[in-house]
Amino acid sequence: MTNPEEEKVTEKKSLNFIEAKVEEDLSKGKNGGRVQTRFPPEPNGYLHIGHAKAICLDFGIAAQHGGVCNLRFDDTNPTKENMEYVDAIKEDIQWLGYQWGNEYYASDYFQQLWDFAIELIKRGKAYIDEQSSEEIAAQKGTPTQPGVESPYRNRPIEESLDLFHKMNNGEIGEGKMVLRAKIDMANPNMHFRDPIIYRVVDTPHHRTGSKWHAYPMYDFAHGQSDYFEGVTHSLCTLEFVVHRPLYDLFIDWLKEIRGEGDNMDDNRPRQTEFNKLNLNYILLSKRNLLILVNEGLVSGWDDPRMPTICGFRRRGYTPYDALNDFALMESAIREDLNATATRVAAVVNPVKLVITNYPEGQLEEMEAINNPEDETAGSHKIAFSRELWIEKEDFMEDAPKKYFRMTPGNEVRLKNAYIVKCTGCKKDENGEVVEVYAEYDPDTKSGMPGANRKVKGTIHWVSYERCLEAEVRMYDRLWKVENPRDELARLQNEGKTSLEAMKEMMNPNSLEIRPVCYVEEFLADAKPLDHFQFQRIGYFTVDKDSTSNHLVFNRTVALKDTWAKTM
RNA sequence: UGUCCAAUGGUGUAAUGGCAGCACAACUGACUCUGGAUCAGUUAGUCUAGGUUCGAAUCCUGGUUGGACAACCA
Repeated sequence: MTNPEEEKVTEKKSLNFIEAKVEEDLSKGKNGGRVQTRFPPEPNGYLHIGHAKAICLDFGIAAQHGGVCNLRFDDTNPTKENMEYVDAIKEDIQWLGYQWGNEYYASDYFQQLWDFAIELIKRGKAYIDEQSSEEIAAQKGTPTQPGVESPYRNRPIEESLDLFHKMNNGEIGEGKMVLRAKIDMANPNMHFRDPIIYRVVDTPHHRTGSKWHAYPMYDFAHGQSDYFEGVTHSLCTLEFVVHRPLYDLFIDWLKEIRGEGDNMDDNRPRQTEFNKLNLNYILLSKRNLLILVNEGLVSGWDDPRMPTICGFRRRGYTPYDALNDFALMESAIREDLNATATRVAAVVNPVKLVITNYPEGQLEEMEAINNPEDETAGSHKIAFSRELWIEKEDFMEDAPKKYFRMTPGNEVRLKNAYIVKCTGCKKDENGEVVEVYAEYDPDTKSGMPGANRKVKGTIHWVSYERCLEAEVRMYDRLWKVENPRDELARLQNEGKTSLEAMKEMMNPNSLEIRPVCYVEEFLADAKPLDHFQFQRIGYFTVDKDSTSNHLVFNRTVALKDTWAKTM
């Protein structure tokens, strides 16, 4: 489904920019001619469409240069991470069509990172601080003001060494002490102001259990992990630009300690940043997605309205669409499914149509083309009878001039069947239309010469006697606002919590369940993730909740509807 | 009164000193047994003021606007 040529389209500028660097390094003979990347998720949530971009780049760059891309879980915070996320992340990457080389974990390097930290303390480049987080934060200064040095900054090395061991064997409670790198409290880059590199966490780790109590911070683990693995090109988002000098410094120190000081420039990860994905009507903050899930505002991480990979999958997107062009996903999925989805008839807002001059009890098998865009797709049969279900919207008693559907005196074509003339309707005591009447012209059956008459409108239908009941879930965008991230920030400034703000921003029509719809019998054997076009309505996929007794379809995306626009 | 990053039609982008192009969206029309698809066409852009240059979206300077950075998160 995906190949490197396709991915090139996704982020041409960034990719060329990154590619240029890779080629330059290759031409200089750096890294012994190796190209190695990695995709480094934290297993604390499900992958979303923003990660898909990173996956494309990480795997794509490696593949294009004959290199390898490994999967590394940056699992340095046991309070948020677990194996459920590890498994889901792996499944999603594979669904996207990628296969990593090795599977690594930052926790694999805890010993090496510990040894490195010990060495830094011994060399006077790190110290134990026992101030509160508030005190440390206050001393950090601001981006425009230099910070103040900690009173513990110059404590004896032996003391720090001893306390660091105590941090790790459980003698020191959480929040009581941290290990800080001794760099420069006045540096304009905040990350250089004696960053915390180790803290105490008493929650057991999902892989290392209770072996460790002192855990490295991300900034002390990420760059070194890349280095330990031999990563040559470390791709990440723009927000990490300011972290890069710190990572470089740690690698410098590590190289010196390892006696590679004469070879500082080669065989070390080179970080290149790319722009984060930002899509209209989509919120990609993991923290807030987690709130949506935990508070039950959506049905789970794979709710078809979620911007997660598994959400898109359940919604009916294909890996191709998710990767082809993020910004144009709706257009991409229509183009894709237009070419591939089997056309079927489904009535999602039913009203009965009676063909009054069609013999009672008679049944005909009509031929239905599976896909007019693909001659090789063949056709299937659909049952036609005197009584049919049609859409309520396809009948109007008093219709405007440009209305081409059922209205008394008007002719319409029943798709794949006959041309009929509307004769009227029956209403209940509330004035609600309960039955529509029409007469058919027996000479106009599809395929017969008489069918070639010009008729303005064609409507879809299913047989009243020969159809299946189905639940149809009409999904729409989750948010009312175009920039949910900005709106969320605005509402939070007004003092609202994330949850309150998200409730306010949610599109009340993001899910409309139609419990009783009718679909043609052809769909009896449809399997989850099969794609169909419900003619004149949209593209639908079979939900994982669907059973042969209770069919459930999810709307992937509606067909374009120029009529609705002119209304 | 910091450091870093960025600014091209409504949206996403291409052009790396040499004709501002593409896609999506929108709008016309044609065609159509899906008011879909398809086809043809239209509208619409280099943040700003200088400078360098034969020539600037591109290089330089100032300004404006937006973003990132002050978690014992990643």
